[in-house]
Amino acid sequence: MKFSAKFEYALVALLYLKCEPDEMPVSGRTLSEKLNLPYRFLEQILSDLKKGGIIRSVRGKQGGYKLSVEPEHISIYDVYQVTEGKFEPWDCTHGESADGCGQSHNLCVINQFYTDFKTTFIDLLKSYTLDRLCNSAKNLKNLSAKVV
Amino acid sequence: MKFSAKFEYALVALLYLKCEPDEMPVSGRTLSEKLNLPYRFLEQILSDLKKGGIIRSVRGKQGGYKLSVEPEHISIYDVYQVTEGKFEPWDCTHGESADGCGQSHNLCVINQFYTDFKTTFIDLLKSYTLDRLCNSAKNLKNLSAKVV
DNA sequence: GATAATTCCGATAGAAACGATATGAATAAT
DNA sequence: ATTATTCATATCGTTTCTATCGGAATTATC
Ligand code: FES
Ligand code: FES
Repeated sequence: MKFSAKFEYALVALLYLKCEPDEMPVSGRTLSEKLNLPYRFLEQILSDLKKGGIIRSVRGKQGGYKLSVEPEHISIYDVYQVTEGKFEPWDCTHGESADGCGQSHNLCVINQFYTDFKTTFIDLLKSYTLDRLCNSAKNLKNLSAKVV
Repeated sequence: MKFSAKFEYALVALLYLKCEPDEMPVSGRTLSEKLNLPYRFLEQILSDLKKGGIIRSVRGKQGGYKLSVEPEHISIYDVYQVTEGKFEPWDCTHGESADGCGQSHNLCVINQFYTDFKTTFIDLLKSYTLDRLCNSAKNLKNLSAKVV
């Protein structure tokens, strides 16, 4: 029960894109160097983010990536889904035989628990947006500025 | 981001124990057969549950396992912790170099997000108890009885 | 048109986690 | 003594995750 590195790298990359001026796209190479992430791996992630419609790309020299949506419309669940797929917290393997827990599948408490949990989990991730994360960042900076 | 089979098996086993009369302990073999779970694997899980203080065991012939606490005091997070360890949703690998996200570690938004998320996640799992799950089970049965 | 920087694509390698099995010792009821 | 059980530990096989590799397609710049 961990978030994958893919997910984390994607978040970090997106935050960087958000902080950059909107005109020039940022290349994968730059992202990789600035954020200290493995280049080829990051490429795959950027590809996923593109397929998911979160960023768009400019090919060829001087190309790179930019956000394709306003950051307030990018939820963390979007990022999750793109990097890790739909959230399915269980496989219910033993349930296929219909009496895994001594109950028929749709009467299974465990099944019900997972379903409940899934909903809450997704809603929670949806409640965070890229924008919200960035604002937290600003607050943190101001805070530390005052302290220092 | 999935619950492990260990966790699921543990839940199923605990629910079975809860449903059994309190006098006779239930053997691992019985649990394995009734619940259709791999015997040796289940043994390991029962061992974990014991170490975690959730069940207690009776050794030797006629031995087995019983709950060691009232089911209303066994939270799903207890079970989670015993089977999967403490919930730590991230490793923050790239943060060790102090400028992973271009920010110092304690100013890192991602870090903050994970911390927030972790708290909510744990509280959510704590809000479910074994007892609550069992009651859901009863409700489901009554419901289906009425329908049928 | 050549060159260099880039996205894009598919394959694969390496490592870690997970699920499960195997062997057998210790314990206790019968 | 026998049998059923918990307990301890090692190991195996599979899958999933992380990362690397080689190269094709695209485009700005010279
Ligand atoms: S049917 Fe899957 S947990 Fe019961
Ligand atoms: S330091 Fe770990 S995500 Fe920023």
